[in-house]
Amino acid sequence: MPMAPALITGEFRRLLDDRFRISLPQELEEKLAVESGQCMLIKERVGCLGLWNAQMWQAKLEADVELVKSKLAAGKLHEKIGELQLLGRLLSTRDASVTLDDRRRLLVPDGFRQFLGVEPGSEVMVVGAGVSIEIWNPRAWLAYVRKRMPKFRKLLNHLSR
Amino acid sequence: MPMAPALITGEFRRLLDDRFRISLPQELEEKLAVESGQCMLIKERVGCLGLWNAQMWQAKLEADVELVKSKLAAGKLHEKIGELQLLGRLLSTRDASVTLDDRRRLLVPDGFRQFLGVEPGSEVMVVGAGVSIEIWNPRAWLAYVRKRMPKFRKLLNHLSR
DNA sequence: CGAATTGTGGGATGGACGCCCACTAAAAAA
DNA sequence: TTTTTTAGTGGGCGTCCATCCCACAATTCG
Repeated sequence: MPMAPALITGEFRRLLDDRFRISLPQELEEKLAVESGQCMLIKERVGCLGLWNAQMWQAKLEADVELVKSKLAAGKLHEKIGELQLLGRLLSTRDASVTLDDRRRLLVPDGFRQFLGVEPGSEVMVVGAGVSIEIWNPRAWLAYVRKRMPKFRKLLNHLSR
Repeated sequence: MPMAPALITGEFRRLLDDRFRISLPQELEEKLAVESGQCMLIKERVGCLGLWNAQMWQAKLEADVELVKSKLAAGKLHEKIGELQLLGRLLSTRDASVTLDDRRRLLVPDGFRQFLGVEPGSEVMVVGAGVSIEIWNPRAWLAYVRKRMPKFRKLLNHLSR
């Protein structure tokens, strides 16, 4: 029987140190299954960064690109050249390969700091997102939970249907 | 053979100590049937936490994940991953895996303290909720009972019909 | 070339938590 | 009633780890 990888969950409060580092909870980090600390950092949405297992991110990315290609082949993107350009640009700044140090600390790279919208010395939330780890601006996290939690039951029912 | 679990009932007054621990009544705790003290703590509603048998919850969740994985294999990749992420985020802030100590004490984790809305040294109510144990803010419990008790007779009739 | 900035590593410290024992009050037994 | 047992609560101690702080290297800038 195929082993399902553990669902990554958990909510932790962390401090961004003066060097823009975040020490990840080992409970979450070990579930990413990254040997050598190599992973992918993604701009998920304003106020939220995603940290992925490199292989898994690659797979997801290829699936996305494959979809775009198939649509292209079907001629559905002819009037959307501009959007394709935009997609290309976004892909360029969207992710960065990062390495965790021996204490499971993540150094948030330059462009990602403003995107997260936090100052050195302030708090962030570290949250398990099923298949990835996410770093949240606390205010964005609060707003997100408020908005999405009401639909939790529905989502669970939907997925277990 | 599957044993019908005993209905968990009972109402107890307990102290939240200065380390945010609550000692559970053994009468309730033993009905959860947790060896090794592993269980799942849930934010049920503001002022109320639920404590569940971990295996029960795990089994349901694993089934969900397994189902999602099979759907993934069938091709609908990205939007399902998106839903999986969403589910993971909501689970992260809603649930926490906890371990009872040798005296059947529950350590209330950080995010759950504010949600319960009680100070260290104050009282909480520990209530059997049929299949789970609930920790209540006393004021929330009082308000809940006031509101729901009038319908008790009707509910009993309905369930025993 | 020197100074400031930034990435990287690691020692030191304090706080949180798990483990375990002590005290007390209440219940049960004698 | 007195004695014994049991359960709730408090807290000491050791460990782990998040954070603070410093050292050093690499890079950039004046």
